[in-house]
Amino acid sequence: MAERAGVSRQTVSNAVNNPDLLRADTLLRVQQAIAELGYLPNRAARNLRTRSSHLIGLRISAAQEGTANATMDRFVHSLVETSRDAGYHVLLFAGEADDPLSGYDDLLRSTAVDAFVVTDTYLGNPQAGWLGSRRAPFVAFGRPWDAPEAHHPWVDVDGAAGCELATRHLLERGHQRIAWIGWRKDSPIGEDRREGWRRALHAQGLSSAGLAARVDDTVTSGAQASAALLDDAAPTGFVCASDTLAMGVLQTLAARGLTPGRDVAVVGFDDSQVAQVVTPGLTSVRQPLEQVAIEIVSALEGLLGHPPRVGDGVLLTPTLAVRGSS
Amino acid sequence: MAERAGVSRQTVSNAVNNPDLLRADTLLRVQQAIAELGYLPNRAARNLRTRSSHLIGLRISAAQEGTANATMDRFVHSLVETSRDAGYHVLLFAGEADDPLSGYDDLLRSTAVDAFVVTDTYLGNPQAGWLGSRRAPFVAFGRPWDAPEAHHPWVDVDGAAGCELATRHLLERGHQRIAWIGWRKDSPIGEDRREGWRRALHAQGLSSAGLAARVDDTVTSGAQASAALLDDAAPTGFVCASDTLAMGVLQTLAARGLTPGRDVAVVGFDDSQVAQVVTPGLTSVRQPLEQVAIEIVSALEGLLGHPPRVGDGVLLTPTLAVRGSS
DNA sequence: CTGAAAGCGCTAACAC
DNA sequence: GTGTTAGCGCTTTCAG
Repeated sequence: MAERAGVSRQTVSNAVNNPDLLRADTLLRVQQAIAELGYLPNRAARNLRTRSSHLIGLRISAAQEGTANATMDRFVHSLVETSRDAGYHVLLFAGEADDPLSGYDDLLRSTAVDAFVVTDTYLGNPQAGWLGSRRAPFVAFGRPWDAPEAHHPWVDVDGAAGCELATRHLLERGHQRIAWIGWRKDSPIGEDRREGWRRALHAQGLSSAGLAARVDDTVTSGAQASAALLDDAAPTGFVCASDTLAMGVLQTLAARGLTPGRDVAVVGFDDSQVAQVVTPGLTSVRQPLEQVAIEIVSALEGLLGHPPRVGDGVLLTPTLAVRGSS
Repeated sequence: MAERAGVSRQTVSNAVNNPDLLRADTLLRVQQAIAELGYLPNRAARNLRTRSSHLIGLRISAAQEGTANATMDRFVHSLVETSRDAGYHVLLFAGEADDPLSGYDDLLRSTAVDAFVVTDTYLGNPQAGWLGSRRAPFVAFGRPWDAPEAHHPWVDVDGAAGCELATRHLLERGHQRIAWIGWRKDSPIGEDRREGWRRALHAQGLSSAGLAARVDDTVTSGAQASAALLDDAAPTGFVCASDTLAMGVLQTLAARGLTPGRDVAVVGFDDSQVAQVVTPGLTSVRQPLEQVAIEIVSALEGLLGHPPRVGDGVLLTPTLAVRGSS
């Protein structure tokens, strides 16, 4: 221990945790000794004493192959960086694929983490209820769709606004017949995004009838849906619930000898690597994940503060990354 | 505490950590009590006492936008799942972009992690030397290119074998003139992969002269290089050091009205989401990241065992994901 | 403003 | 096989 400075161990502790308790010269002396010896408090001891780990848990599920979704990756990066600035590290853990609750309990009971960030809210987040009943601090990335009155902090991205933005972008480019390809009706996220498209069309007095398809999130589904829509409704633009579906549209266009961005415009959602790399570039709605991470960490700091502050939900607006396809 | 079973706290500890020390009936009784009370040892206390955290640190750097590389994402998933089975969790941390060492030191000195997994070895891994001198246990994902005699455990994927596989695949498909598009010469990984391509050609008595380009890892570079090669050497197949470069080739082919897989074959490297989603599917070398994670965790268990075992380097062979582009 | 004492919850070492 | 003792390194509480 750094009694090198000629003070008690306690004074060292204070120098680290409550610097303003010490006299200026003492503080300086201790800080010098700390720097010289490269002292850093032992995590385990501090955790034991303070009953906190300065760790936030994030469960990751296996990335889905065959889709263009890299949201998680970008989000994790942002979260790690933002957490660091707040003095937290991110603990990653896995759970059984079929059980959205697995993994949380052990970490909680063993006091391994201070709080969780919950992401898979599309499942109708049973986690929220469960964690809530366990009095486990957590912030959700995703709205409580099924429980509007849920009393936990959350941060989400306004998918409807994103798709409205995308649709308006195509309207400004002169398109009048803009089709929608989205997910099946049981996805609240999908329905939300769809609503943005509908809103933008109706705001211009345009009808959305016959211009929408609801399919699975695969390239093939996107290709089939766009082919059918082109035949039946002859749209000149497509707004899609995902980059994966948009890639299906590009596939159909290529098969028919149509040039994306010139003959038919296409917009995807998520600004995945695929959108960035494919020719001629896929215009895509980009979630402000850095900002999401900032809001989440901020909510987390509230939850873990003294006294705890439970903030309201935060809804962020995405941007549009415009590329060659529109 | 679970004295509900009528035993001492120590017996509980033994039941959890050294079950074979107890008599069968005592053990059973304790285990029942544990189950009833939902007891789980407090992490912090255990960590303090055993001087270990059961955490392994992994530094992540910001994902590069505009490239098709999702290796890190898949690897992190695999590592988390494998670590869990070995009783470890993964602690993610960030570092300053310009300092490959930043972030490690604090975690080490504060005993926050038991070991590290080091991934950015393409930097000529100064981390290895630094961590070694600090006696910090770590396993590298990546060979010690600049220091063949480095005395630390590592796991890597044989890029040369992967590209040889890719090239042989094209040879079997009847291609004779197969070009290479890779990275600049200062990348040992790139030179290694290139060597696999060369080896496969020479094994067939084919010349590799005039069939190779070394460029930056961008789509545009891949497009330009492939255009130049098509003009100068008229290859019928391309093997690329990355999916990003391969996307550039596809772009050139599209611009010239050539159909990938029919007129010209293309193979990428990394089996990214882009490869899986692009039309008509990009054949790509796939790293066995699940296996890499298993080997890494195994090496980690050796390092952290009593006594520590330092294993040798492990070199794994990738596979080829064949799709429409070949 | 600084020092001394107590104890967080667990497990390694030793006695019984 | 099981219970007892001690102490991991820190911070909170309380005296000086």
